[in-house]
Amino acid sequence: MEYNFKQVEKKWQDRWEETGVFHAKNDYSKPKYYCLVEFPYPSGQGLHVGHPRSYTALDIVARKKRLQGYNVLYPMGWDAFGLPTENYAIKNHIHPEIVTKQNIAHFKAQLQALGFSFDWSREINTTDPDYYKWTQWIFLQLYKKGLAYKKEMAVNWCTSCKCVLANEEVVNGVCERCGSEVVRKVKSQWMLKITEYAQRLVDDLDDLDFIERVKTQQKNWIGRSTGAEVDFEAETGDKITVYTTRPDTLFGATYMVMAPEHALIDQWADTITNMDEVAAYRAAAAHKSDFERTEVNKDKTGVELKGVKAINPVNGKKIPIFISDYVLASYGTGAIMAVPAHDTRDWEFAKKFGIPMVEVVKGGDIEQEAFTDCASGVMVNSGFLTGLTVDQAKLKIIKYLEKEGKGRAKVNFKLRDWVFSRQRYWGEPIPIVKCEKCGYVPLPESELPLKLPNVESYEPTDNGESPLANLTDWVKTTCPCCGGPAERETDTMPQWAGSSWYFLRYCDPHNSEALASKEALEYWTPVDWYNGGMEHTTLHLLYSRFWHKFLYDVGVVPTKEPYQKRTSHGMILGENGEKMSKSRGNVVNPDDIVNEFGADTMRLYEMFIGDFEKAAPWKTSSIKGCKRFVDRFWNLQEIVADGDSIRPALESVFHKTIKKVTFDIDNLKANTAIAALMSLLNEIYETGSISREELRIFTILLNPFAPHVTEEMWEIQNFGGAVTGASWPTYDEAKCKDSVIELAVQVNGKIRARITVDAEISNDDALAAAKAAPAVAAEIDGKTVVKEIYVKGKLVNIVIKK
RNA sequence: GCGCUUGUGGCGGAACUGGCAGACGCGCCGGAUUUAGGAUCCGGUCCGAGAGGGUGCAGGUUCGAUUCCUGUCAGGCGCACCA
Repeated sequence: MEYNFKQVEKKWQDRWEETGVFHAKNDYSKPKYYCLVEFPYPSGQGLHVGHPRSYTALDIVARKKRLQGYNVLYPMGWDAFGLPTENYAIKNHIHPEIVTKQNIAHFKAQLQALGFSFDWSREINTTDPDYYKWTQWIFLQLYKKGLAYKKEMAVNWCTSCKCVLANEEVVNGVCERCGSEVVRKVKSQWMLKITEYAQRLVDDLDDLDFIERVKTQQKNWIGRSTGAEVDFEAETGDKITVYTTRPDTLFGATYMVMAPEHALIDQWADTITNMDEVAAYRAAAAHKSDFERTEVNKDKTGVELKGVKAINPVNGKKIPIFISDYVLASYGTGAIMAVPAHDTRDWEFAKKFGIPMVEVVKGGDIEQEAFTDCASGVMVNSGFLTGLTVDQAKLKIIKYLEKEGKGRAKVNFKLRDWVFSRQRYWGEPIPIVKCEKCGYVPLPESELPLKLPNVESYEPTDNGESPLANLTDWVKTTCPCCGGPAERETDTMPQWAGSSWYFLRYCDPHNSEALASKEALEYWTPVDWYNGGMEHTTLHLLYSRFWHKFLYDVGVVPTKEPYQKRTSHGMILGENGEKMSKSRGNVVNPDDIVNEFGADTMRLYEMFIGDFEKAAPWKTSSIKGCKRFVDRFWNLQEIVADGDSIRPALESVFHKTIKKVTFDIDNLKANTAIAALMSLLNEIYETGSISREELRIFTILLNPFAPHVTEEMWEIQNFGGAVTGASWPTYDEAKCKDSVIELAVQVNGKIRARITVDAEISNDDALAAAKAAPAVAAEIDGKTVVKEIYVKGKLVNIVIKK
């Protein structure tokens, strides 16, 4: 009997939709489980084969948890604001809202064809005013707490598109889309103070069940470093504060370097004797794009500030001051003390400019290269620090500086505040007005949502303003504070805004009074398991943790962290092992696979393709193995025999398989779970029949992976109700064990025999049986046995002297 | 340069805390069925005739190493003058 997957899959997808069987219940007395996958950006290209990898993995978890009796929330929605839609709208003069609607319909149909058990009654869409009302509301709370502020910032400006680009859209110094030159333009931008949360964003990772590489990548991105600030005095009497992680090397500071943008330089304009040269260098640095600045990084450049020297606070020595673009204005204090003997960059610079070096940590050869090792080495030429280790010296010098008032311990972060403005149409309007009298005034919450107005053209304006800036009627408004004339903010929020809190909305998606009710949040949060791509580790994941912590601080959410567990899937590559892309011509369309092989087979293949966390190349020819598995499962009907128990011969393998599948699903190892089910199926076929109870259990075990064929099987076999209402089978640890086992017998580590023994055999009996095996006996005959090892249930190793 | 990560048959990949390397699947070979092909079913498949040799390479620890340690090579990802 051939399995008609097309008919069966459609039948069950329709039935799931009708019965709402996967809707999360609002019964807060049951144990809950919240599974989350990153909601997609509904692009015009439709679903990619990469999407179902993540969705299937957590669909399996969600389905299993339901069978285990949990109230499961497994929702889906649309992260629908964003550039590609806007660009499509510009090109084709179609409203982005319409494009978005079409794309969502297409995506949703594709997802439903794969049989995911999403709770579609909780579907959300970031571009829906009922949704972004709350995105705007959160922004207002941030503003009220002083965490949103405006700042003059250099932004990326594409000369051809005449628009502002996000950093991610600038590739190798040119526009990602058109390849034209990108220049810097100074604009006033909304910023969010994520730096205020830097410390907590690092510390709180400790209590989370995130995979290690996600934690390290977040930590590296936040870039916490501990050191000290040291105050140098200039001959002018001004204080120059520097940040250093190596205060122990202070006696080796032979010059200072300031960022070209440093404010003191202007103050010293009359004192500096070579101001022309200095000004020229500063102008050149200002013109360089970030790209150029990092490209030139091989060769250090700089100019000495002649006429001003600084005084080293520990030894009173006068040292020269340089400006150089290898010192960044945006990190630390924008100035450093340079210790060429013990810092690679300072060493290069000093070599080039002929500045003397002073070795203050012994252990390297500073003529050859800077000695930067902290772990070994003893302080020399360092006054009261001489003779100490580096660590001791760090503590002592900080104590000294603090006592003298010349410095202090200091922690710094690489993390910068979040640039929150986009000069774009297709995003959430920022709910702020600018009043000449009152300054920036937040809209009253009663006026939310501030809806996106219709515009004629979505194209950004020539001067880099958002398309909204052309809508005079919309821009001109009255000040909520004084009632006088005011102007609306015309920038919109970045795409990261809507996705920073979406998982909260799923808890209570139709609430018009709050972003979600307190009860719903208490019950559902935190997300128990969140899976997504590594590409979102540093932006989305960090941003949403930041917003969540803020919402916690203002009493909106009950948990400090949004996600308890975070895992990450590897990419699915093209058949040639390269990243799938249109231009490489190696894109696989999931629709084609579903049409040809069916959704169950597609799901199985996506899981069976390899280690979930690693990248894996797609191979269409391998799919048939999964198709055969589905068909062979279906054909079990032909050999089903009466019997309401597991036959004794299969008891141990059944219990082992239940154990393995249960364990593997929880550990993201669907690939080996499927392999175990395939093995079990092979064993069943070897016996020539299957009992009804065996088929019932097999059907439940396979259900999370292949939901359609198992539903149909359940119904045909009349197992009662639907398989989605069944209970996940349990295993008996005692029955997982075999009564007789095969031991490998080694002599000096080489296998010489295999013996079959009772599983509970004693140590001595095992060794005796091993030595009695003919091949072993022959080899050890007349030799001295040095050692005998029995590893329970596995092997025996006899070590003899040669 | 720094951080993370990977390296196992023709291919995708298995192997729990050091204990029988290659599970499961693809492909391939042989057979059955078929007018033929496809599909299906059965058997075989790391290399080597064999002793033996095999987890990128070279060492080390161990009775025993894909697993631990040292060095080295190659690929992938991320960050990139962060003082």
